[in-house]
Amino acid sequence: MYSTKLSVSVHILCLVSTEQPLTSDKLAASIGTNPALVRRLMSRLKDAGILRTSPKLGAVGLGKEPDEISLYDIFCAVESNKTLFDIHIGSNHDCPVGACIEETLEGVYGRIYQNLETELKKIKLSELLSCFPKGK
Amino acid sequence: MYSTKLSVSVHILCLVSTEQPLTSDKLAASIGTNPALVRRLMSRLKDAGILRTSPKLGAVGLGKEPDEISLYDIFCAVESNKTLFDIHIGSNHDCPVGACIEETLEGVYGRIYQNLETELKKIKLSELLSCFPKGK
DNA sequence: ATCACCTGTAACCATTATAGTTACAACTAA
DNA sequence: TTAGTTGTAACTATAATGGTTACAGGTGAT
Repeated sequence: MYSTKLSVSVHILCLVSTEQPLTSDKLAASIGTNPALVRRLMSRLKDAGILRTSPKLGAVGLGKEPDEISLYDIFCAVESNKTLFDIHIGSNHDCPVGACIEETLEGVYGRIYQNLETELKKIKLSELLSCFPKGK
Repeated sequence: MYSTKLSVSVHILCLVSTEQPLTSDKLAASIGTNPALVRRLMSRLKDAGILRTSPKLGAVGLGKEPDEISLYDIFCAVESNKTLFDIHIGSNHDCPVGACIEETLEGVYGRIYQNLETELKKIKLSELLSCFPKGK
């Protein structure tokens, strides 16, 4: 299972799209976490061009239009691990199965991940914003 | 990211389909892990009807035909956590976004998980077996 | 130009999950 | 009957997540 980074990031971006500027303190209060964690994610989102931030003001707006930001963009910005299923290492290569299991699984998992990627790209921040009052 | 449980389970099932009986010791040697871990997975797979085991002999065969066993079956048998993305708890419900973020994300994540489920069901053990020599 | 304020980031701790290890009761094929 | 294996519990080590504190550096406002 992936961490809450994607969920918290979505929360940040939804809030920012309804009100600016927002400091990490205010964001953390709505999210129910601590400001440092929020700033870590803000920093990643800023690097990805999804969020605009400023010292002294905080988050001052989105970096793109909400229909130009997909869950995949957010996921890539904040989640370091891009693998879906972990593969065990140390298989015995003298065994027919052990010799090929790794590349076999990589192939299959790769297809599954591609599919996940496609699904994440389909979902835009704008779709999520429509679930809240005052949605932009 | 999900654990190696699925990968190791696939490894077990591929080996068992090419040779029986196989003890947890022999399986562990090919996989590169320890026998107790293998037995834990064997036990889950047995409960799911995917693997047949016996005291004194070990794994004595698959519980179904390889084209009747999907990655989803294996995944469900051994992976306890069926969630893909974790959702943060403790959002402030006095905030418009905080009040709805959880159910909004659950809805979206649910759709993505359904898709993953469908993909996993498409891939059968028989497909993986064809990657190895002596594939049944 | 100054300054109050926030970001960005590092360091550290607590908690949880995974995986490794040891041990042993229960069962079964021979 | 018995030797050998499963099934499972208990414990440890390790890694990742999330929480917390601290502070250097930058910036908008006056």
